[in-house]
Amino acid sequence: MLQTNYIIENQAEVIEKLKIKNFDASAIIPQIEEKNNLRKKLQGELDANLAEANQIAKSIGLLFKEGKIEEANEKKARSGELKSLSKSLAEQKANTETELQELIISLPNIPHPTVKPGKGEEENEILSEHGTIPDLGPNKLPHWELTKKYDLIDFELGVKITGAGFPVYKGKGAKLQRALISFFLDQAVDSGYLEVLPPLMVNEDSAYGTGQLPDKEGQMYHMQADNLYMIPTAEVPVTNIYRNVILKAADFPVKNVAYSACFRREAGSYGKEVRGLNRLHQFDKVEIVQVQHPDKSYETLEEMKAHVIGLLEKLGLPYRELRLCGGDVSFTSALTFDYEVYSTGQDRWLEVSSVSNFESFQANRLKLRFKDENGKSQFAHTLNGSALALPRIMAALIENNQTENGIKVPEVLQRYTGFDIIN
RNA sequence: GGAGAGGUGGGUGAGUGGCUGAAACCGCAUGUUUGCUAAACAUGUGUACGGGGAACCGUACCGGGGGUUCGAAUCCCCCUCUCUCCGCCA
Repeated sequence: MLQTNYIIENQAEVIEKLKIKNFDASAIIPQIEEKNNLRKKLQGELDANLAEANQIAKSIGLLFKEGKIEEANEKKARSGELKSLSKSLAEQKANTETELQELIISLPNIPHPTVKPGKGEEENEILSEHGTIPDLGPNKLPHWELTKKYDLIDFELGVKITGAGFPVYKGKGAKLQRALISFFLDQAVDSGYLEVLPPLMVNEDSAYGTGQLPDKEGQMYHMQADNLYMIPTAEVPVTNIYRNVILKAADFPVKNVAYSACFRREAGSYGKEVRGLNRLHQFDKVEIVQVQHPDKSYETLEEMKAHVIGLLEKLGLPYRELRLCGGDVSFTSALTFDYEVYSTGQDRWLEVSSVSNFESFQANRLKLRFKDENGKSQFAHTLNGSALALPRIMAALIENNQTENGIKVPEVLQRYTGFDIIN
């Protein structure tokens, strides 16, 4: 969430910038100022009340000690008044704070100046394209045919065991999956990331901390008996490592990489979007997360982009880089770059990574701070990116590398798979 | 799942109703001394909100929430987490 003082001091600017995200804040922001003023006023009154009550209590103590029982009893009356007054003030203050909080969390993050307006996906800017799309001739197959042909992934079996969107990887398919995970983790560790293996379920506080709650509640699987949520991405548990943490400036940059299974309900998805590996309820992903000093977070964003590009290059996949437009940048992000690989069997681009700078938007919710040079605590910046999401990489790899004799395994993966062809 | 014990500041740990935002020790920071390091000594060392140009002042916070009381870290209730024993178990 945005910082209250910033919103109030820069009202016109905030309204203007949020328009790029197609968000009209013109009605909300004056309300925020109003509620905030009310909050301050109530707190002032409450504090004065409590201060008086504290003083009275102290003097009563002294009077008792001196044996002046009557005087003490007289003072108790005033104390009682103050108490009921404080109670009502405290209630009003709590209500006001809740209302203020609701208003503030309804505002999305302010987009970076380079983010262009746009309605949605179709208006994202394609910044560059790399690699060559292989010409596979007329007999090329989409990955769902290939996985069947070579018995790599059994979608129907997953349906039997769990339901649609929970595939079963088998044999060389399972091995290739594991190879990709290891490859991605090793690459990140080589780039200075600390590997973490986080819990796959999180509590309510964590889901709130990264912004899944309250807005995206329907997107997560919820374990009602224990009030836990299956993670939609490792970002949730990993970023929550830093919830309520005050770092030292010397701790920057904090770099974590995590492999995890991810669970998404994907209510409302249908058709070719969900065919095969394109969209699953459970999938694997390697996620990179950084916490950085506000002055350096955009340098870090570049570093993370370069890391993702490095992976795509090493895998030899044709890819393109997009800067998301205002309509497609997520609620919490200031600037996001997407990476798509070309899935030759389907003749379409598939998103495999999304790299974002959240600036202090997540940190504010998380209360993730650091001590600056002056000993003041301020919010850190958080960033994350997929490096990479497995299923679509798997889809593109097996489609693009299909030959008459089988599917060729990229060289960088062979030391992990132990085989160089699937046939 | 059953029984018991316990959650105090960065750490250890005192504190059973007022003088406790909290002893002491450790750590950390700054300063003095010392040729350097170390040691010793001195001072300082939580977070949030509000007020003030600032020094500073007020309020809240001793796992979380509620209650008793003029007054709660301290008493009562609920929740939660940790530890020990038993049960079950990868």
